[in-house]
Amino acid sequence: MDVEAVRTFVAVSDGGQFRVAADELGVTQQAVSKRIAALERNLGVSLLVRTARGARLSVDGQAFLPHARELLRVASRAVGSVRPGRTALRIDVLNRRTAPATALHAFHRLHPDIELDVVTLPDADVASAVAAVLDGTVDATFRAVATPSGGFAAPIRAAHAIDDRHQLLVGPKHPLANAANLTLPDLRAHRIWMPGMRADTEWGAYYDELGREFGLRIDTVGPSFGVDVLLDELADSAELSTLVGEGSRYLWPESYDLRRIPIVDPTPVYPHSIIWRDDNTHPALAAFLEHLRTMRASAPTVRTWAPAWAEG
Amino acid sequence: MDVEAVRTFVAVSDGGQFRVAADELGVTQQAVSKRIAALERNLGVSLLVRTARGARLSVDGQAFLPHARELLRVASRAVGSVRPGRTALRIDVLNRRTAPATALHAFHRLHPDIELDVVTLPDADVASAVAAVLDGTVDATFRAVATPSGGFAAPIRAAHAIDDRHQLLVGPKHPLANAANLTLPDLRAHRIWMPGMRADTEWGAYYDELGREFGLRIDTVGPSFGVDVLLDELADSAELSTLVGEGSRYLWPESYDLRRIPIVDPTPVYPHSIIWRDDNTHPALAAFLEHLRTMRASAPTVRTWAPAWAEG
DNA sequence: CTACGGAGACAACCGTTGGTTGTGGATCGT
DNA sequence: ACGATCCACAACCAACGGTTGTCTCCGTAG
Repeated sequence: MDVEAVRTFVAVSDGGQFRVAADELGVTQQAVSKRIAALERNLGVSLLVRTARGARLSVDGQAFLPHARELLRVASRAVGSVRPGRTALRIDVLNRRTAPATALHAFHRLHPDIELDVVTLPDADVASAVAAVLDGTVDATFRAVATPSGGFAAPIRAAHAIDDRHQLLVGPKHPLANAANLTLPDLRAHRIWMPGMRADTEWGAYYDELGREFGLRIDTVGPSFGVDVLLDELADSAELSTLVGEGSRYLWPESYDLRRIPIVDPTPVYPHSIIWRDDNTHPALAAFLEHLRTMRASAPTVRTWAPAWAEG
Repeated sequence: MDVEAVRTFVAVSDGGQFRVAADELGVTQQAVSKRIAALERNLGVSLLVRTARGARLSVDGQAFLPHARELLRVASRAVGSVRPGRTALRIDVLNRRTAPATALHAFHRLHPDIELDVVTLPDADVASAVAAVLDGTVDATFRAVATPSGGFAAPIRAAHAIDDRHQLLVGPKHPLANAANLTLPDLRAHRIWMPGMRADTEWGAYYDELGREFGLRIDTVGPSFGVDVLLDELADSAELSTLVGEGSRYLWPESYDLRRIPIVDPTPVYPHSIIWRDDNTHPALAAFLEHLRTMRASAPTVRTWAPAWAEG
């Protein structure tokens, strides 16, 4: 099926005549005739009944018309999602399971009319993400933990966006499995496993400092075999636990029976920052930044902890 | 833009390789390569980054992918809306402004997953509508007022579906404009205008009988120039009034300030019937008939009036 | 380091499609 | 009955989309 044929069908339906549809589309009447004939042949039904003064929708045509319009709308959104001349707001996230992705989802549900595309830049470091923001590949990027305070060159701006509250994730056999909530000192006796958080990354530094400050045993070493493996091991272990953000989205089978346990007094938070171009006039970007500010302002005021260098 | 190209893009994205997409689509790898190249050329961006072991989504590809999937879904629905082999439930209504259309809309909102097409058969009489039900052009048809009691041949079934309660529609200058509600005897002093309801139709007979039974002055004569004209005249008149169904949808400018006034003790109702094939196994049809029964059962139990011959 | 396997691109070829112009048949209003 | 209008059909041509055959590139194994 060809989108142009569908567009032609809609044009004929609106105009009531092949002729006017042809004028509107900038082709000859004969071309319109052939397009409609081809579309009808492909679908195996006749969509229009030809009369002496134009064309009228057949019953099948009536049924098809709203779907045809929807198809054109979706097609137009599809091309609008893509450079050059893209119109959809495009935001980069490191990972579709963490709080920024959840915040984008919430924003989308609040403003379903705003076209929004969530992407993940292939090269994960901050420099290339900033380059992508600069050249317009993305409108904004979420970066984790720290932003150089006052650090980016001219048109680039950055701001703290989300403080995602940590929770402890444990399986049903873990000693803390049934705690309603807990404090950081409660965790001293337990092993916290954060595979893949290498010490030379900002995340590694974050967990190093968290562990040092509260005397925790956080294993950031060891290769990560992916989230699924981690969840699988957690489910069966009486010792393993890990930290996850409240706003993160992990799915596991019901049978795993994992529990998320809030941490309080203080609640350690993941600080997520947003980076964008100050001179980007996309109206949806302004709306999204405002949304982030609102969300941040309306967050519950609990005592939180973050490393001094991550404060913005 | 070609839907096949989009389908190919999604196949490559899912399979991770041109080769497997080609196998899945039953074409050669070269054809897939050309399709993708053409799609990228049309869009003006590169969607896939080619690697030694297949293809990965580019940033634009990531943004495009969900729209591509949506496009395929809509396209599939579009072909499913049309015979032969159509899957969407197709219901005929005489008029998109009356209660059956409203009921269909409500049903759609209750079951957004059920594909539903509302059409209007070009030839309005009952016989051709029954023929359309018989040959599968539509799954069901709403017909007004009366159904031959026990009247249709073998596979055709009919049932009372909706009793749409009458309301008086008047402009702000009308003497009854500020009534909270009224009874049929209240209307005796006023002229009720129902243009286009010829006496030889079932509707004409209905209003004849309503007028005779309650001593009303219902003008069913005169040509109808359409609903818009009627509403326009009502808005400005201190005498004209007309009857409309509570479930009907008429739109008018705010400045018209028309009022719908309920009629009680008894409330005259428009009886709408539904006609379908008993051996139509479409699951959505069963759901819709059940919905109609439920709606009817949960309607407020007020005293209603309808001609004896219209009772089911 | 080289050789191999697998993946996608390119070239050449060809049938089909989709566009054009020109023309014909049907229908409605005058 | 005639003219105007509208859509379909025919003929022609360029462009597209498919195929087969071949090439280049890259990761990996030996």
